Order: sequence, then structure tokens, then C-alpha cells
Amino acid sequence: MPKLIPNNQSLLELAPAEKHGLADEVAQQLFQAIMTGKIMQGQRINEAKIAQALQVSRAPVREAIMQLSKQGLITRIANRGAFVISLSQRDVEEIWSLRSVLEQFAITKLITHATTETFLALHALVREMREVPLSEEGDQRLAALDLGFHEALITATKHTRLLNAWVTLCNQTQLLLYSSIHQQHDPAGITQGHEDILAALEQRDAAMAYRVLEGHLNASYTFLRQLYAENAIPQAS
Amino acid sequence: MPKLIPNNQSLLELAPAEKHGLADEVAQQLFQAIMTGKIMQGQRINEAKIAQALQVSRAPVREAIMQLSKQGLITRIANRGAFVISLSQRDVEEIWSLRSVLEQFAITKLITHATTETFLALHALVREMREVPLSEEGDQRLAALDLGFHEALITATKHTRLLNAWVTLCNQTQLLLYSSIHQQHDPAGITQGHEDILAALEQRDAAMAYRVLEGHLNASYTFLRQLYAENAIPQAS
DNA sequence: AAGATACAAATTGTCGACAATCGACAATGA
DNA sequence: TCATTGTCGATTGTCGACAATTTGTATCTT
Repeated sequence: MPKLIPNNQSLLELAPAEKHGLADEVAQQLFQAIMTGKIMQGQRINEAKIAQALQVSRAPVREAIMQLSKQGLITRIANRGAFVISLSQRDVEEIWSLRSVLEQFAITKLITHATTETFLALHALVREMREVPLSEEGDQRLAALDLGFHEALITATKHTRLLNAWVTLCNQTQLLLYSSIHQQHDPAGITQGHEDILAALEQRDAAMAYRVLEGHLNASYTFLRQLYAENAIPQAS
Repeated sequence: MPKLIPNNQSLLELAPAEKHGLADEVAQQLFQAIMTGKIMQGQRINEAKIAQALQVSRAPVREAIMQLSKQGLITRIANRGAFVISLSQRDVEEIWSLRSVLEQFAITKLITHATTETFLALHALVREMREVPLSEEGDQRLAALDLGFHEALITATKHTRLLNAWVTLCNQTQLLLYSSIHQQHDPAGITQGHEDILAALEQRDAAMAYRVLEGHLNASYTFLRQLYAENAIPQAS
């Protein structure tokens, strides 16, 4: 795959460890294209065109499409092709409600099992968030760090199935945030929310942690709901 | 695909609506082979051999393998092939803990949103369970109905992401039950558990429903733990 | 004998070509 | 005019062959 952008680092380290050669590179390219909005929600993905654009055969493209389908970003319909998922308001409700459940479960586990290394890592993330400048790129970075903090929570539980389920939701969350919103609604509030969650965890205060997490997630959810009300979520097809 | 068993009905109706021709048939065959223990836990899956056995090319076999990988039954490692998942005691703990979380979430939703049709369907399932005879086939059937009841709970929420996440866990649960256990440990207890859950739901008694569900899941979990202690879970490689 | 190296076999990854399928649109008939 | 049917083009599904990678084995070296 000669062409293409050299920038292959994913903002979050959610990339699977498995590497299937070309297919993975294609998958990353598609991933980026979807996340940055180059391929819009609901848009069809043509195997042949992608293959030609990336100078590979259709086989790795098919593989990449199936990978992304596994990650919840693409829907495949038999004999009709692959489409970037298109998220309705109802989908957003599903995503946030399930995320809430999964993250509460993570907190339950961490309340009793969190180690000092976990806290160290989380503190580092919070610190990093504070130093993000207030610009458009900064907001993008902040959104990534936001999800990164939540991912760190999930990862710390060392519950692989929990992580898998969550990552799917995370990808769909990212799709919403990256592709449509280029402006964070309350940077300080997000960072503060993380600090509160972390504090509650360190004090082993489950009830407090639940409450803060709930509020934290609800904030972004209501923000998105409003965007839908304003028809600010672009979609194709 | 000329050969192969005509019996294609899945016990549970978990088969995806998408049909990719040969690939789906191969997937079903593999699914059955894994579930019935013809292919053991941890065993490698050779694309060429499957292709030859089923008289198809490797392409649909690869597709089928990826489908099953998406469903959590197969692990793919780059350049090394696909393997049936092999479940350790820790994995079982993960599966049951996450199932518990997801099903509790389902119950939470149903407490407020369950319709009369939902209750009708659940009652029918319970009734069916009572009529299952006490034989080895009966036990297999009972295990299927058991999961079917839980699936009905999840489906009733109409939360597609919840269902997706749960189905993956359900497949892995089935793998354990079908492939290794041919004897139910407490048929009456299981049926009773379902009745209790249903009753609690109809009375809109959330606390009771949680308690019963928790106990119901814990019973099968401790049963499986014991099987592990007795080394009764066969695995290859 | 233990370890490293080079080769051979087996298996997956990729390719280009062909077949099957679906959707759109034109032709046909009432 | 509307509904039905048939054809065409575009796209996905399948195939067999080849390339790349890994694994196992035999050989060589110390």
C-alpha cells in the first residue's frame, strides 16, 4: 500500500493487537476516513473503489470492512455492501445507557480492586487534560483524552469482555464526536468530572462514584440530544 | 455446498438476518461443529481442510471464520490461523459477571417498560420448559430453553446493542454447556427461577427481580466452577 | 549434548478473473 | 396512467493460483 498518509497513530490506543498485514492498514485508513468525516454516516463503502484508491486488491479491503463491522462502525448487508453506521437519536440513547451500565460495573470492580498503578495512570490522564490548550485542535485532543480516561477505567478492571463490549460503544461515540462536533461544550466540566470520579474511587466511595459518573455521562448525552434537536448531525443517503 | 446435514434450524433464533450465501452455510456448519464438540475448545481451524470438506473455496470459509470471530466463538491470530476459543475458569467468571450486569440492566428496563406481549412470550417459554421430559435430549433442550428465556428478556428491551453484547456471551455460555455438559444439574430449579423472575417482573418488583436473577445465575455459575475443579471441561492443545 | 542456522513443509494472506445477485430503468401490456 | 416484467449495469460473492509468513525438521557448530 504505497500511497496514503504516514500518520498512522490512533489517538486512542484501541487498535487490536492482531495484525493481518495489508488488511490492517486498510482498516486503519478506513477508520480514519470514517472518524474524520471523509466518509459520512450512512454512506456506502465500495470495495473496488477503496481497493483502487489504496492500490491493493479487494481481499484485504473486504477483511478490513469485516474488522470494522466487528468494531461496530460498519454494517454489512448481504449482496448490497457495507455502510457506515448511521446513528439516530435512539441509537445515541442506546449507546449512552449501555455505556453507563458498563462503566458503573467497572467502577464497582475498581472500588474493591483498584491498585496504586491504576490511580497513577488515571492521575496522569487528568493532568494531561488540564494542559490542553483552548483551540479547535485542543478540543479534538480533549475529546480523545476524555474517552481515554474512560477507557483507562475499563482497562483497569482487566475484564476483557467488558473492554470489548465497551470499545464498540466507544467507537460509535467517537464517530459522533469526531465526525460532527468540532467544538467541546464544557472542557473544564469534563476534566472536573474525571477528577471527581478519581477522587471517589480513591476514597472507595462507591455511591459517590456512581453519582458523579452518572452526571458526567448525562452531561454529554444531553449535549448530544440538543445537537440532534438542532439537526447538527450530518448524515448521507 | 452439496453435502452436509439438512437440519439447519438453530435451537435459539440467534441467527443473523444477513445472508451471505455460502459463507453463512459454512458458518452454520462450523457453529454446529463447535457447539457439539466436534471441534474442541482451543483447536485450530484449518481453512483449506474445511473448504475441502465442504466442497467450497477458501473465501467463504474465511468469511465464516470472521463471522464466528465476531460472535466471540473463534479467535483469529495473524498469520497463524483461527482457533476455537478456550475458556478458562477466569473466562467463565468474566462471562457470568458481565451477563449478570447486562441482564440486570434488561430487568431494570423491563420493570418500567414491559408490555403484555412480553409477559405472554415469557409465560409460553416457562410453560414449554415444564413439559420437557427428563432425558439426555430433554436436558439439552432444557439448556436451550434456559438461554432462550434469558434471550427473550434481553430482546424484550428492544435494545440492539444490549442484545449484541449479550449474544456474544450467550454463545460462549452455550459452548461451555453444549460441548462439555450433557447433564443438567437442577432442571426444576432452573424453571422455578424463571417463574420467579417473571413473577417479580409482573409485580414490578425490581429488588425481588434482581435478587432472583442474581441467585439464578449464581447457581449455574457455581455449578460450572465445580466442573472446572473436577477437570470436567475438555480442551484441545 | 545444547544451541544456532538453514532449509522444507504447511498455512495464511493477497491477487486477478469470473459468477451470482441486486437495483434501476426501459419496455410492455392492461 | 399505472403496474408488471425484462434487461442492463454496477457491485458483491466465489474461485483457483500465487506470494508471504510461520512452523517444524534436519544439519551444522561449539
